[in-house]
Order: sequence, then structure tokens, then C-alpha cells
Amino acid sequence: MLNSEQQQIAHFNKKLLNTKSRCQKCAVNSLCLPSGLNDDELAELESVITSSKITNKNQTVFTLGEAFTSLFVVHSGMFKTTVVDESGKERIISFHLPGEIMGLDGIHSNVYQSTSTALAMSSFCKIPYNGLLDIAEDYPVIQRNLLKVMSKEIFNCKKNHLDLGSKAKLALFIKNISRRFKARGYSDEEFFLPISQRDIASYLGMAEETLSRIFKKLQKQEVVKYSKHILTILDKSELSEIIEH
Amino acid sequence: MLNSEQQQIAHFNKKLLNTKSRCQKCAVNSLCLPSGLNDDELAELESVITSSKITNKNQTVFTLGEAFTSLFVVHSGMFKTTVVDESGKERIISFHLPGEIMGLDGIHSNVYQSTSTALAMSSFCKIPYNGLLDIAEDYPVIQRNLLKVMSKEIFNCKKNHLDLGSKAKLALFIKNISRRFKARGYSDEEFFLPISQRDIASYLGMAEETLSRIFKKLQKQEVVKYSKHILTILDKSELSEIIEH
DNA sequence: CGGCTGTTTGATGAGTGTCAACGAATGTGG
DNA sequence: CCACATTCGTTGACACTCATCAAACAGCCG
Repeated sequence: MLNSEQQQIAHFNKKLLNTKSRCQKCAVNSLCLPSGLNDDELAELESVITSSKITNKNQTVFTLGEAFTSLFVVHSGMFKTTVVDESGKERIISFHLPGEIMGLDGIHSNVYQSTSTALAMSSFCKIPYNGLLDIAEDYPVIQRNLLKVMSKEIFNCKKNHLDLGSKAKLALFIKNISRRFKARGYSDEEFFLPISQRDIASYLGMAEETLSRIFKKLQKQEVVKYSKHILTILDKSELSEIIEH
Repeated sequence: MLNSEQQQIAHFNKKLLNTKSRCQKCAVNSLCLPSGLNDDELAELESVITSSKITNKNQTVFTLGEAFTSLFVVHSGMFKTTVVDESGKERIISFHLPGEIMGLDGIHSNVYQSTSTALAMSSFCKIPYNGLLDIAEDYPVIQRNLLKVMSKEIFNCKKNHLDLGSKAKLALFIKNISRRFKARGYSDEEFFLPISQRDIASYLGMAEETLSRIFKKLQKQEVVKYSKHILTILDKSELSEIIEH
């Protein structure tokens, strides 16, 4: 594992490890279910969070086909969720940053519809779904937050359904990730991304080789740079240009 | 307007028009929010539905940017929802059949994120969101149903994010639509689809011409036929083959 | 050191978008 | 009811993007 990666993970994790009053002290609570809750509601929410756990790279949080019991929230690090498509290939359907909820697709069928895997040493919180529903009855704001999160997920997902060229797809992905890093207090121009190019290619639905060539082109044009998992955005406006065609 | 279309619309609509006890008598209540509700809960749900309305072709239900107030459920007919992508072009993000909920993407921002338009003479029910939340507090099963619907939406959306060739994309779309018609009591092998090829192409993210050529190829191979808005599936297993590659 | 895994590079061909033009079907106004 | 305009679907030619195959390379690990 690279030094830069270890540094970054240490950075991600240094605020954690205190399992009491998880949410109150969590760096990303404003982006997560606790958003807008008062102390009383927050305490109630914390009471249903049964555990926070640290995982190593490549460990799974839940697996496609497993019985659905809980939602999971990224606390630190990063995760990918994958499905198996009709022709049997694994496909990445999303990447999850701190504060983002995983497992939502299991609600409707009581079975996880995807597999979540840590991309680096990471940590997450486990929220038993039935417990969450119980407190949601007493605290409408928690219910509303959950619905908002899901609504946002639907919206983002539909918008990404766009048909763009490979270059624009990558540009959009980078802008999207950049925005999410910024929302979490990191630089939106340079950040550590523990995602392999293969995984980015899978997520964007293109061949690994194509992605490599596009990265090279963008680097030559001094738009972005991706080396040793450090993504650097050199020309933000050009990035937007590419997307708009 | 064609005879076949008018017939079909009449067929869709003939059960409606009684605005009392809407849900109890609705043909698609088992696919909709009322699913699994007892009489008491159903009455409560019906009490928040402020209106059922019939629209002509091309009329909009809500518009991108408008303040979000209500969810809408298709009662009969069909609707499309559209967004404007980064380069300014209109893109269709979904088609809605009876029992399906529209407007979910407005929840998180209090603004509709898409525009919904009737594809034929259609009818829909309006469910004020605040009213729905109020009764969801008293009737947890309603809350759970809403969450399930949204979860399903997320799942379907992510799965569709697949990267397939144009032929497979169309095959998948047809299978998907067919399944939804079947769930509503119609034949899954021949049905009226008030969607223009242009709209299908936009939804699938391909050129109109490409879609036309693929339809022709599939017709020559006697897999499916699409003429005068009547879609006929001739070889269901071949359709699945195409998807699996 | 050799064996991994992840990334790069080149050559090639299939699939698709684009442009242009036309035909068919539909809607409109007199 | 007919002439016209408009939308919708079809067809052909062409260029270009991108997936695929094959091979080599770089960094990392034991």
C-alpha cells in the first residue's frame, strides 16, 4: 500500500474511534441522517446505531442476495457497490464517501441487491432498518431526512443516465467526485481517490484502455492529472466545457 | 389520432371517472401506495388525495423548477418525465405506467427536478406530500410502502445504468415494459405503447436512426414488431439471449 | 529474483452518430 | 374534402469513437 494512501486513511480516520456519541462528533453529520436534528432526536438516532466498524481494503459490508437488515453509512474512507449484470459481469454502480448511505436498494425486497466493498481501510456505521423505522414514527424529522436522502439518490441516478462520450463521462464523474469532496471539507482541486482506473472504467461503462487514453489526453491538455491515486484538477472550466460539449 | 390508440385509451380509462373511493376500486392499487393496506388505512390515504385528473396528450403534470408540493400517481394512460442535460438537450429519464409514482425527485430539494408529460390521454392522482407525511406518522405501513417504492426506484435506476449495445438496450427496455404491462393485467406479448420511436431513442440514449434500424433488424429476425404503436413480442427467449449477449 | 496486479500502447474492425434526403402519416386551415 | 405543413420514420453514405485483442511495461510483493 502506498504512503500517500496510508496518510490519507489516517487523515480520514483520526477523528473516529470514539464509539460514544458517534453522530454528534462526526465530521459529516450535516450531510447524513442527523442533518437538522436537535439533541433529543440525535440521541434517539444514535441509540439505534448498533456498531461502528473499521474494515480493511477489499472487505465487504454486505453482499448481493444476503437478507436485508440494516443500512450502512460510510464514516471514513470509501466504498464501492457492485451488481452482476445480465451477462454475468460485475459492474460498479456507485462509490460512497463519508456520510453516504449504503444498502438502500435492499429495502424493497428485503434482500441486498448489491455488494459493498471497502476500497481502502474505512469505517462505517450500521443502522438496523427496523429500529430506524421505529424511531422515525416518533420523530418525523428522521423520516423526512431518510426520504430526502432517497429522493436525492433517485435524482442523481437518473441524471447520470445521460449519454455522453467517454471524455465527457469522465469529466462529469470528476466534477461530481470533486463536489462531494468539497462538501466534506477537502480540497476540490486535489484529493486522494483510492479507486483503480479499472474500477472507474467499470463504473463509467467503458473499457479500461479507453479510460487510460482519455486520462492521458486530459493530462496532455493540462485539464486533470491522475497519478498514484491523487487526482488533480488543473482547469476546472475546461472540465465543464467538455461536459457541455 | 389512430383508432387503435383511441381504443386503447378507452380501455385504459373505462374503469375510472368515479372519483369517490378512488383507491379501493382502482385496478392498480396492489402495485401502488395502497398495497397491503387495510380498510382503515386505505380510507386515510384516500382522504389526502385531493384530486384525480384527466389530461390530454402533451399536457404537463409538473415542470422542472416548479415548487414541489405533491406526488402524482398514474391512474391510466402513460407519462414521460424529462430533464435537460448539461448541453441543453431534453432527455427522457422515465416512462410511467398506471400505479407508478411521479415527482419523487422533488422531495429532496422542494423543487421538481423533471417535467412530466402525458403521452396520450391519461389520468393521474395527486397526493400532497405534506398530507402524506402526516398520515405516514400515524400509519407506519404507509411510510414503509413509500420507502419501498423509492427503494425500488433506486434499484431499477442503478441497474439500468448498464452499458450494453444498442440492440441489447432495446431488448432490455422491451422486456422491462412487457413485465410492467403484465403486472397490470395486460398481455405481455402484445400491447399498445403510445411512445414515439424518437422518445424511445432519447430514453435509451441513442440516435433515432439507430433505433429505427434495430427495430427493422429485430423485425426481420422475427423477434419483435413495432408498428402503429403496437408492440408485439414474437420470440421472448431470443430477446433474453440478446440481452445476455 | 520472478510473479503479481494495474496501466499503457498500438493495430484493427464493428457499431453508431451524423448529415442529408425522402416517404409516410398526421394535423391544419380553407 | 382537399392542399399544405408538420411531424415521424426510413434509408444510404460516411467518419469517428470506442471495444477488443495482443503485447509490453511499471510498480509492488513475497
